Amino acid sequence: MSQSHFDSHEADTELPVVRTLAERVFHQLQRAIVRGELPPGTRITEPELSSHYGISRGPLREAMRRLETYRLIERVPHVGARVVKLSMDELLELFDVREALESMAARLAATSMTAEEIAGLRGVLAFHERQEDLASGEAYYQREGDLDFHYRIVQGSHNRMLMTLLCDDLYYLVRLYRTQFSAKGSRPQRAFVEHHRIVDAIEAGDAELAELLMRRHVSASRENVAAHYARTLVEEPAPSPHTSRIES
Amino acid sequence: MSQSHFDSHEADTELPVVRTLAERVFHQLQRAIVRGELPPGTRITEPELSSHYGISRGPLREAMRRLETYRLIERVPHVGARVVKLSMDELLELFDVREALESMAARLAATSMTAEEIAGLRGVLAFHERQEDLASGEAYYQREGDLDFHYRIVQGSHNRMLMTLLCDDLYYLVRLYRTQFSAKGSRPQRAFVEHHRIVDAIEAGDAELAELLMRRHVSASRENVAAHYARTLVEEPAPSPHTSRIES
DNA sequence: GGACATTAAGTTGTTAACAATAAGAGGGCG
DNA sequence: CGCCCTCTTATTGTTAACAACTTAATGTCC
Repeated sequence: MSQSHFDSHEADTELPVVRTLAERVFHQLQRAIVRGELPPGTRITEPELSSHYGISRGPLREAMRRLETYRLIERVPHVGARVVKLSMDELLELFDVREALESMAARLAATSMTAEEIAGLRGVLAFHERQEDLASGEAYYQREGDLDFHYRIVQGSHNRMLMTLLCDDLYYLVRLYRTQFSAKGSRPQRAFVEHHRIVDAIEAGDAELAELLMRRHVSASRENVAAHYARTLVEEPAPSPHTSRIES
Repeated sequence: MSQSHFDSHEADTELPVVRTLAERVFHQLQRAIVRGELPPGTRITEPELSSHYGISRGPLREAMRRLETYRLIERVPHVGARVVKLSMDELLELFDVREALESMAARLAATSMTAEEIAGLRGVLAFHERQEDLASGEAYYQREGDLDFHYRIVQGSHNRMLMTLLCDDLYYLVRLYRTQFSAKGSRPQRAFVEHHRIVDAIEAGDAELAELLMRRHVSASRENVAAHYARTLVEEPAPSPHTSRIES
C-alpha cells in the first residue's frame, strides 16, 4: 500500500515484490490503462489478454477483478469488460469526494503529523520550487509532484482507512483522468502558494485552518478544470471525442 | 448498487438477481460475516468453503476477492484469508471518513434532492417516530432505520462516486462493526431530533447548514461510541476479547 | 421489404487436476 | 536442553478442458 504511489517512478518491469502471476499482470494492465495504451472504452477479452501476457485465464480473471475494484475497468456478467470511459461529470464528482476526504486528511494531519513527516513535506515543496525555476511550464512533473504533496498529507493523517481510500482506491482514477483529459495547462504558481499555506497551518497545528485551506485548494482545482472544460466546449462544439465511444 | 441496502430486509435465499455462482456465494458469505456467523478472525480455507457451498474453488475465489474489496476479509498471498478483525481505533477512523463523506453528501443533497426524495426522507422520519412510540428501546430497528436515513441522503446527493463509496464500500463495514461491538444502547432521541433538523436544512436548500448539522451528527455519534467504549474498558479491564484473537 | 426465429461462433462461467509455496512436526546436532 | 534442519502435509496458485450464456448473422415467413 505504502509504495503504490512510487511505482510510477520506477522502471518498466522492475515491480517491487510480486508474489503471484495475477499481481504481476494486474500491475502491467494498470500501467497500460493509466498510460492510455488501452484507450477508454476498449473491450477487454480474456483469451486475447491471457495469450498476450502468456498466462492462463485464471490469474487474468483475478487481475481483472482487482482492476474492477480500482474502477479502471467495468464488467458485466456473461458479457465482458471494458476500460472505464470517464465523463466530465464523473471527474467533477471525484473532485467533490476528494474535497471531503482530503480536507479531513489535512485536519487530522495538523494534529498527527510527526516532525519528520512535516520535514519531508517541506522537502517536497522545496523540490517543487527548484522544478519551478528550471521549467515553469513542465506541467506533467508539476502535476506528479502535486500528487506527491497530497499523498504525503494523507499519509500524515495516520488514518488507515483514509489512506486506503485516497491512495489506493482513488489515486489511479485521478491519474487516469489526467491522461484521458490531458489536462496539462493548470495553475501551478497559485497551487504552489496554496501548498505552502497548507503546510504552514499543519506545522502550526491549526487543524481548522489546514482543513479550510485544503478544502479551498481542491475546490479551486475543481473550478479550474470545470472552467477549462467549458472553454474547450465553446471552441470545439463537436461532442464526439469524449462522450460517445462506448455507445457507438 | 441501488438495492444493496434493502438486501438485508429480504428472506434468506431469495436474493434479487444472481447471474453467477460467484455472486450467490458472495452474498451468502457476506450475510454470514455481517451477522456474526463467521466470527472475526476466523480462518477461511478454500477447500472447506467450496465443499460447504457445493461449488468449486474458482467461483469461490472470485467471491472471496470481492469480499476483500469490501474489507470483510483479509488475504495474504500463499497464506490464506481470515474474517476481518476490527479494532476500536479503526472504528473511530471509519467515523472520521463518514463525517467527511456524509457531510459532503448532505451539502450536495440540499441543492440536488428532488421533492419526491425529500418526501421519502420525511416518510422515513415519520416511520421512526411510530417505531419510537411502539418500542423506544428497540435499538436494533432504530439503528437499521438510522442507516436507512443516511442511505437516502447519500442517494440524494446524486453523486455516483459518493454513493458507491458510502453505500457499497463502507456500508457493510458499518453493519459489521455494529454486530462485532454489539453497540446497541445509543442515543435514539437525540439522534432523532438531529435527523429532523438535517432534513429541514435540506428542504430549505441551505447547503452549508445541512453540511454542518450532518458533520455534528456523525461526530456526536462517534463521541458517543468512544465514550461508551471507554466506559466498558473501565468496568472490564481485561483487554482480551477484542484485541488479541488473531495473534494467538 | 421487414420482423422474427434459428443457429452458429465466440466469450464468459465453471470444474477438476496439477504445481508451487508455506507452515508445522519430527528428528538430528550442538 | 535448545536450536536448526528436513520432510511432510495441507493450502494456495495455476492450468486446461468443459459447459452455459450472449450476441450477431443467417434464413424464413408474413
